[in-house]
Amino acid sequence: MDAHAAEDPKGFEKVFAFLREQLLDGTLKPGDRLIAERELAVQLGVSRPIVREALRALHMLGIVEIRDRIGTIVKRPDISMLKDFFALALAQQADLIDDVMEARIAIECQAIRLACERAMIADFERLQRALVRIGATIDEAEAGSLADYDFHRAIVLASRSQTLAVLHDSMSTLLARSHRSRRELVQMFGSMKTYLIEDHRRVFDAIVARDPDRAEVTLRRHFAIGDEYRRRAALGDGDRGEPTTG
Amino acid sequence: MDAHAAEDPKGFEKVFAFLREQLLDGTLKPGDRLIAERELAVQLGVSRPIVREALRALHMLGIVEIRDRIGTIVKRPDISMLKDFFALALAQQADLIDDVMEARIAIECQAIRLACERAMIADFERLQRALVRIGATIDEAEAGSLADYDFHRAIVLASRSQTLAVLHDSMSTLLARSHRSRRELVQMFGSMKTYLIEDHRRVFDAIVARDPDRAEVTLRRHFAIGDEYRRRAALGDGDRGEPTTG
DNA sequence: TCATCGTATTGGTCTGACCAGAACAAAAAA
DNA sequence: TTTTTTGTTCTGGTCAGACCAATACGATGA
Repeated sequence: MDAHAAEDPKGFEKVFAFLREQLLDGTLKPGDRLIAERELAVQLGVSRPIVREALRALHMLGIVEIRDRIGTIVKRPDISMLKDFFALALAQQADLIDDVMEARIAIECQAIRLACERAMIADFERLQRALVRIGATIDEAEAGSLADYDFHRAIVLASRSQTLAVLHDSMSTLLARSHRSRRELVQMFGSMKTYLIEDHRRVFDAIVARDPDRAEVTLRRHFAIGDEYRRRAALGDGDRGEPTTG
Repeated sequence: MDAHAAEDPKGFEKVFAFLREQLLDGTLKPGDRLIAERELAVQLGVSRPIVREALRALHMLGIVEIRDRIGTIVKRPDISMLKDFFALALAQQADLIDDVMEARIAIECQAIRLACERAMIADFERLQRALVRIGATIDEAEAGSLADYDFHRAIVLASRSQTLAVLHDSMSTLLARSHRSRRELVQMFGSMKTYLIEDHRRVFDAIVARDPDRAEVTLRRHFAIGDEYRRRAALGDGDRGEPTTG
């Protein structure tokens, strides 16, 4: 069986194209279980490992869910796949920290605006809890860092935007380690404790007030001040009180 | 054989995690050629097909390039692979558009702020060119849409942020389709021509003035108005002049 | 020195096999 | 009849070993 009755595409590409076709034209819809690997292999005249490569590829794209001993089913595309992508992709850029931080600010500033419109009771509660924990863990680097993360995460979740949430989560993962080290600044600057607590409070208040403009401005200022602290730390300066944003 | 000396992840996950690790901590940098499939299989105690699945996965994520008979090399992440994802995702979940649009707005608003600080001559020129083309192609759906895209793209490029650029490009791809259709509104609303030209001009001016606040506000308003036009079109309304942002 | 040739190496693919759990239907028990 | 049990079958998950084709590179010959 030479069987190159089939034309151009070869191996993997053939299978992938075959499936993509059906996914694009609606032959395969979310919830559908597609034919078994073995049969697919036979139908397309390729080996099973090749079929599996294609299925794995679709899985990485979040298009398909491979359930052990059940089958491969089409699922509603989920951007959460971007998590792996961004984590890896952004890790390749040397000076990414600042770069990624800018993107994170972008995400959060948009999120907080949407949060002002869409936040529900549960969101306020989550923000409130995080706020309390920020105060309670102000002297602990690890727990404090986590509380801080949770607060910002809560903002994004309150935006009710899946895309923003995924992007934010991806970047947070990437920034996690620099966050931890940055968090040690708290030990250096006494005034930073006040800043951390008060500033988050102000952000929270703005959201509760459902004032997008104020919320965004406050959040931007929050980031700017944090950045200023970090800059000072880099210069080895001691504590000189709260920095002011230019 | 037993061989689960390590009971951690199994098969694919093991290989993928192994590579991801090295990619994240910098052991593997763009340009590096990673060990051959066969040896990788031996080292991790898995079969080659499994290794290939993992490599294919990384390839789908645009992290790695598999060169026939040469080897697998780490490349600078390329979002172009995400086009597959976007195409498929959109084909099955059209309601993603609004969600992604929000994220795009987030990116651009941050980008335009940075652009105000960092834009250089070349950036202004690119913006200028796009602006001219927007005016020149106002009656052409296809070319007009492209000019519009280029203008917004130019904003992001002027921010000099690679991360923002990558995110923006990813989402633009996804939105390209809806953009085109939305663009057909131009034929419907006479006033929209004015809006398209004037509004982009205002945005441009704000960047040239290097006024971040004004630039962001103008851009947000730009999106809001466009959204309003789209809403009207959905309602089948005729042209009633320029909409005002609430 | 330069051109040619081989061989080891690499990705690309195939075949056929085994495992373990899920599905489902037939058979046995209540 | 209803319930339980028991298989057989199907599925994905994995493996082993093999062949092909083209490349890289050193050895060989001109």
